Amino acid sequence: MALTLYNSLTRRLEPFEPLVPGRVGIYVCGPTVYSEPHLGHARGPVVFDVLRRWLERQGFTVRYVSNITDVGHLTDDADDGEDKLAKRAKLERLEPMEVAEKYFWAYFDAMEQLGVRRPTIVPRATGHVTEQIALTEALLERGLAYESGGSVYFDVSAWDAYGELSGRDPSELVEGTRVEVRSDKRDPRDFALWKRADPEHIMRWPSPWGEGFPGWHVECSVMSTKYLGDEFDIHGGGIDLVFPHHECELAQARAAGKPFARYWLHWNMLTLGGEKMSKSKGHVVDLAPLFERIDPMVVRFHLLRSHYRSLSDFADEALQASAAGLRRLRGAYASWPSHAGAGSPSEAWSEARARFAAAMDADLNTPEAIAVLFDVARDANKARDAGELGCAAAARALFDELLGDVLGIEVAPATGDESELLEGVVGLLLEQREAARKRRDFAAADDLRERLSALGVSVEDTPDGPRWRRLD
RNA sequence: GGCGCCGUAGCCAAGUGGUAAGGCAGAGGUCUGCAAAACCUCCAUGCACCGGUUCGAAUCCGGUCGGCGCCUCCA
Repeated sequence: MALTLYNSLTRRLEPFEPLVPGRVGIYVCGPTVYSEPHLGHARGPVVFDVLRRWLERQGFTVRYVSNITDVGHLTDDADDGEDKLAKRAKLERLEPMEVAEKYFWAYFDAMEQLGVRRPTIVPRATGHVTEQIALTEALLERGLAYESGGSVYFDVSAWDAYGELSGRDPSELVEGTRVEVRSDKRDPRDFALWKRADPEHIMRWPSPWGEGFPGWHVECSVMSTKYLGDEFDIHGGGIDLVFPHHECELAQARAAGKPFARYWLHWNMLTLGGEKMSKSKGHVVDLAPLFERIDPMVVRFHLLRSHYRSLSDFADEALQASAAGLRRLRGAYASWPSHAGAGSPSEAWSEARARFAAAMDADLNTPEAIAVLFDVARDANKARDAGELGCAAAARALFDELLGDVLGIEVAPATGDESELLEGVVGLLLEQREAARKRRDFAAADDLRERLSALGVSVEDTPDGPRWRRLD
């Protein structure tokens, strides 16, 4: 049983073997922190959080590095357009670093609600300008970059492997590239390693080529190798970053003599009504307002109910279906005894455990893994009804492990924070209702149940007496 | 124009050669005072369409139609 991952670089499924036995280095491209975190930001972190948990469970020590881009790169192509951070700063009347800081925390707050564990290292681009300059110098020394008008560009024509990741033919890239209005580039395919700062540009650093700021792609080449080594295991990112971002990262790093990432993993986009969520189309769902009406754990669950390399649709109907499904899993879990009692057969769910593992090992097939959990829920409910409490208790432990620890879904929703007052009042009403039922005054009993329901409290009668919960 | 992906039940969504997972919704049933929950049964002779390869194809090949992505910032 071994983990197999789809490697974008080779376009094949490959058995995963870390460079150093027992250790795994992962680098994931994080967001540019210049605006509110949205749904699109959630998929990668959730998927990689699960990958990390799965690897750690196999006994690997994982160093998980995910950066934050806090240098504003250009809204347009490399030689024109505005700095996104600076633009936002102007709009909000803030220092660019205040903008970065504000959205940095907004992003991590949202990730925390999604149950995404903090990366082991969160490097920021602005903290690694020295290293970015060093890489640029190394490329100049090797003759694979050139200075022009205070900026430094990577010379794509000098690097034959360019295009290896995205499968593009460099010679055909020229035609597709837009005509540069005013550019210091020798070739439109070339990309900036260092940009000269115009006088009004706020974020700027001194360099051998004058004041400027680093190009977008350099930061990732530098920060990944700084913390994970010149060669490391896994590099992840959204599929929309394959070209040009990752292509350029790879070219730069290898051109500088670093073997770089061995496995490239790319998650697919999210859609809304079949269309990619896109900022430019005003077609995004911000996380903060979404979490007001949907449990973040439902969002996480829904994300994991589709394979990370497939498109995932977030139409409300689909999200509600996930909510109902998770409610069922949680309800089942809550109904199982937490103590084994008369010995719980530890091998009770060994087949389910094996199926779950096989699904996870198959390029992180979380939808299939979740399907196994639904099967377990049904079988364990049956065991519970048959009085096989040890078996049901074992299922509870299994859920703690697989749904909770591996998939990172809180199995028991936060119910412990009901106020004593609410507990007391509902309890009192239920006593009245029980009394009514005893004297067979069902009209009164039903009235109480209906009115509680209208207030958001559902009541269910069980052999052990009434059970209530808040409706969501 | 170049490169690439996708089209599986009302909806979401696995499955990449061996005879269609799972979830939601829906129908019937058991249980219940009635419900709810739970459980049982049913719900795609067919995986956009047309050809081909094969003993066998949702899965491979060719074509057609439809949707989408990247090639510019994007997760």
